[in-house]
Amino acid sequence: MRESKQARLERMHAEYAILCREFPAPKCALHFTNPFELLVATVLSAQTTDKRVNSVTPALFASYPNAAALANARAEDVEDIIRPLGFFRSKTQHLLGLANALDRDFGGVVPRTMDELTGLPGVGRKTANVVLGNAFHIPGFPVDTHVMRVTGRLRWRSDWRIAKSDPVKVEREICACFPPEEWTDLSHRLILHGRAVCHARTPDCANCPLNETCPSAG
DNA sequence: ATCCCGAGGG
DNA sequence: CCCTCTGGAT
Repeated sequence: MRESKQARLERMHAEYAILCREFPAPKCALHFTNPFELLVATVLSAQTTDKRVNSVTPALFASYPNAAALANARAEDVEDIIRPLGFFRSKTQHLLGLANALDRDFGGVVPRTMDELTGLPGVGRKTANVVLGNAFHIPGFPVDTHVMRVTGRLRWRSDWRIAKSDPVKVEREICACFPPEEWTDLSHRLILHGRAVCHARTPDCANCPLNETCPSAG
């Protein structure tokens, strides 16, 4: 029998409450409050860990504290700094293009709208929502691979394969069920949960705090 | 071997 | 709807 809409809503809120207990104080691992720094750090965080990003940002921002400085950087120099992150060539391209566009189109000031942000090189919806939420306190729901997988298992029970799902649909569905001031926080907790427990290949359902209600728990 | 708090491009 | 980009940790 199909779960009613009301029941599902209550379950989702209960699950959120459990995640809040599981991760008592999730703050953005990239702790930057400066929008430029947060944007750059978030772009760098693709396919890496926050720890590694945090290990290169001091040197990066010491040399290039703002968009104008980064726009005029030599690609080689930037590559040398961010090399340990992997994908350093494409990331450097993104960073330089990003800094140029920021400098040229926005006077070096990070814009505050989804359309403007995603128009920047290397910035997609996920990155834009992280920046909007954490730097500007404009509610957004960042959807990455973890969020796709966890919400897929929790809500749709569909095979969580990312390619077949629609991140914007996930974004809309979740946003419809939670108040805006919880979006950023919920996304972050889902990501942490995805990394810690709800793994892609072998989810640790036995030790999952949501295994009582998760329709995919096995 | 496998995975990592994605985005651009074919 | 794929694929690629990349080094480092585990």
